[in-house]
Amino acid sequence: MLTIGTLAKRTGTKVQTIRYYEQIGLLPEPGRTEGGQRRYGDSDLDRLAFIRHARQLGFTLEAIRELLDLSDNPDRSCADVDRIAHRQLKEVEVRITRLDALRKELKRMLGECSRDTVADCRVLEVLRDHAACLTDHGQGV
Amino acid sequence: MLTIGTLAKRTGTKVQTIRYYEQIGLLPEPGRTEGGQRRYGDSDLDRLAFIRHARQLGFTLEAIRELLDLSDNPDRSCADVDRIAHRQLKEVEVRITRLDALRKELKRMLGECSRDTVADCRVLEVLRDHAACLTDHGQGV
DNA sequence: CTTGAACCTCTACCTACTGTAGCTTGTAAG
DNA sequence: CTTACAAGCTACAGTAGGTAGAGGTTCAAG
Ligand SMILES: [Zn+2]
Ligand SMILES: [Zn+2]
Ligand SMILES: [Zn+2]
Ligand SMILES: [Zn+2]
Repeated sequence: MLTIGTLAKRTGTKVQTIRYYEQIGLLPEPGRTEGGQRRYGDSDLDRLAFIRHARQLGFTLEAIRELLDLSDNPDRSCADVDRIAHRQLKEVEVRITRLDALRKELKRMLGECSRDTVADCRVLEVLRDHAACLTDHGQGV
Repeated sequence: MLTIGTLAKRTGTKVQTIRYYEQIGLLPEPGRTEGGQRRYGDSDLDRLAFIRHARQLGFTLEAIRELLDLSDNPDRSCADVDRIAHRQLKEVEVRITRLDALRKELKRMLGECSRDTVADCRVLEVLRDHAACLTDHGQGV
């Protein structure tokens, strides 16, 4: 039986985060001591490790919830699992594409600045006028 | 004189977002009609366009606040402006590096899956155990 | 003068946590 | 057995950067 602090250390999670996962139903309510403190078993450790690892790979908590549900049906086809992972891959690729456009534009405007006064700063000029941009950075980041 | 709706349309911003920027002090409080409706001038249009463009390039609102302050002192050296832009470039590069590691790992685990049952799904196996990862995806995304 | 789109304020909500205040429990040493 | 204190508990607030809705008012065209 593990205390919440031990579970936190073993999984590299903050104690509050564990309680938060319980609150949103991502971790089951654990047993309690007489005094009301949480006590965890190995299955909780596995589940939390899964969640943290999936988070590190960028999955949202909603996606993780789906993955955990699917993981409970070992006999089913893994098509849904792969679909979720594929969607995640696509999202990552989209973000990379967008960030790469930003990187290019930032590099370019920094390269063009002659490091003189604010009045002549090329960086500010570009920020003032998207027409001075070569990149098409649609919405958000 | 522009209404908030017109200003929103001209800059591709939501009306609520404009009021939000005012609330956090990023846009000055505009004049009002007798009835209390906001009316904007061209300087507001320029300032908001600047903010939105900088946001599209990934600058935080705090960075934008600094840039706007600097922009008000045309005679000063632009070193600070360039430092902010440079910091932004670095952050973008870090994020790209991290996302690229995620992309590789997601691609790899999807490539290794034999698309059979959930019990054998390689994607889930990797998620369960970071040792099965080739990538070192430290903290967060 | 009437209608209705656009405006107003205020509040709550989103993700994925993190931090704080004020109190209680568990455990090890003396 | 008592005491000290780390670690636990709940509840609430806050982060970035907005977005959505309720319920009420104003502006401008017809
Ligand atoms: Zn410059
Ligand atoms: Zn641009
Ligand atoms: Zn699979
Ligand atoms: Zn891993």
